[in-house]
Amino acid sequence: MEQKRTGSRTLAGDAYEAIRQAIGAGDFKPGDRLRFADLQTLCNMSVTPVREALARLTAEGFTVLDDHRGYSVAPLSLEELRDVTATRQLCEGEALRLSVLNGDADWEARLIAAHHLMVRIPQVRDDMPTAMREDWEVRHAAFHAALVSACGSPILLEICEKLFSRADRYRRLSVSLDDGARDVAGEHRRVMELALARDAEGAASALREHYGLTAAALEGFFAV
Amino acid sequence: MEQKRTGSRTLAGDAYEAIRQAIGAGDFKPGDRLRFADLQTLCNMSVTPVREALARLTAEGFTVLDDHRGYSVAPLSLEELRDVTATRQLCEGEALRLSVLNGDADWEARLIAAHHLMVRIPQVRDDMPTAMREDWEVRHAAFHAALVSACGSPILLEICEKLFSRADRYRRLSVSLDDGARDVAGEHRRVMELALARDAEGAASALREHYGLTAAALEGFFAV
DNA sequence: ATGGAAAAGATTTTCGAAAATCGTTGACTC
DNA sequence: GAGTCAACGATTTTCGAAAATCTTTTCCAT
Repeated sequence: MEQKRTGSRTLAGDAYEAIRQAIGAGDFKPGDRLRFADLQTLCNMSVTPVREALARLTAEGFTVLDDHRGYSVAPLSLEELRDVTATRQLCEGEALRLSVLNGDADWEARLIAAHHLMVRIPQVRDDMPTAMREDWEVRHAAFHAALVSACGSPILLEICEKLFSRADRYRRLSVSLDDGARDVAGEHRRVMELALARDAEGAASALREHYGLTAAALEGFFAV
Repeated sequence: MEQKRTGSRTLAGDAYEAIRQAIGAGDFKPGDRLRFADLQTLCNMSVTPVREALARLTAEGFTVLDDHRGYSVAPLSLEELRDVTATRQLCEGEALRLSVLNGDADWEARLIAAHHLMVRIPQVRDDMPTAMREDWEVRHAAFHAALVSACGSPILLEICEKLFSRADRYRRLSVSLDDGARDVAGEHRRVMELALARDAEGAASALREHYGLTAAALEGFFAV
């Protein structure tokens, strides 16, 4: 089984990327079991790197492990959505507050640049080409990362990163839901402007509200 | 290589416990490389479960992975101590606040019980038998876990747990340091009493102060 | 001596198969 | 018919060795 590296330096890293993307793309649905046989076929490699990839994904909350019954995609639930949102409001809110207090001109530049890249893609819609939508997701994540990047606490940053991707699973469920009623771009802009104006509390509040609105928009999905 | 299960249901679980304990006991010092050959001898098993154990430990910050150079014990530093402390004050402070607001009589009982078990062991000293000191560590962890256990947010709880064990590595460095000048038992009691009196803000403040004092006492170790 | 390339050694990473475990099916008893 | 238990099939978990990669040593040319 001759093997080529794609992005990372180990097969386990490639497997991590591949499986994570497959989950994000909906190839595996929440609750689905992840059989090693399938994943080995998907990734075209042996069991060992797949196992390591699943260990990492489990640490980040994408998958869950049941001893001797293997891994499965972490289920989504209304409870967890609310929990993730509340914890995000706490952690990312504080991280943004610290960023505004500590951030230098370099941080401002990073933030403006990330925002610009994000708004260059006009509008997120279901009928967009998948590649472009995926591109927006990446830039959206980069914008949120830039916001908190100057908080000065690597540990808090790591927590924020994990919470973001955990919440992202919910948001990706509904690309079409958030049209019309909400002005997501405006919310983003407002957070950035408050941050650049060095209004730490205001920016943190706006960010928390932004997350609250996002969660509220998603709750409809679970009312079914 | 005939193998027996000790505590968990898989060898990987046993390896996780064994390696974590070996790090806690100081058999491996911060920065030390963790060679698979050594760990396989220590755990008496093949490479696969050891690898999975290290993946979990890395996710929790006990070890770090350098591609193709293997795992090593995560280094300790003054910066990380301060970072962990600040993040803990944020997360555990809020978790305790929520616990006080949400906790029922069952939570009160758990808290009182955990505290009682902890104070039954008179005083933590260097000349104590290792088993008893280890016992106190376990009960100390259980007390802190009980404090936040009613916060209602599984995700926040998980974060608190990880932060606690991450900070615990620093505290274990200095069992002898905290004698005389500080009244650790008093600090614990005060936090509990404020929590039971349903003073959410007061309890959270006392807990944050408790962590601040602990960190301050430890800073001396890195001044060398 | 110094610098760099090539070989040797040490270690991680990966493989493919064997062993262990779990859930299910079907036979047997009460 | 309900309940228990053994045997089977599916799947995870683990093994021991091979392959890949990094580090160190050695050797040669400058």
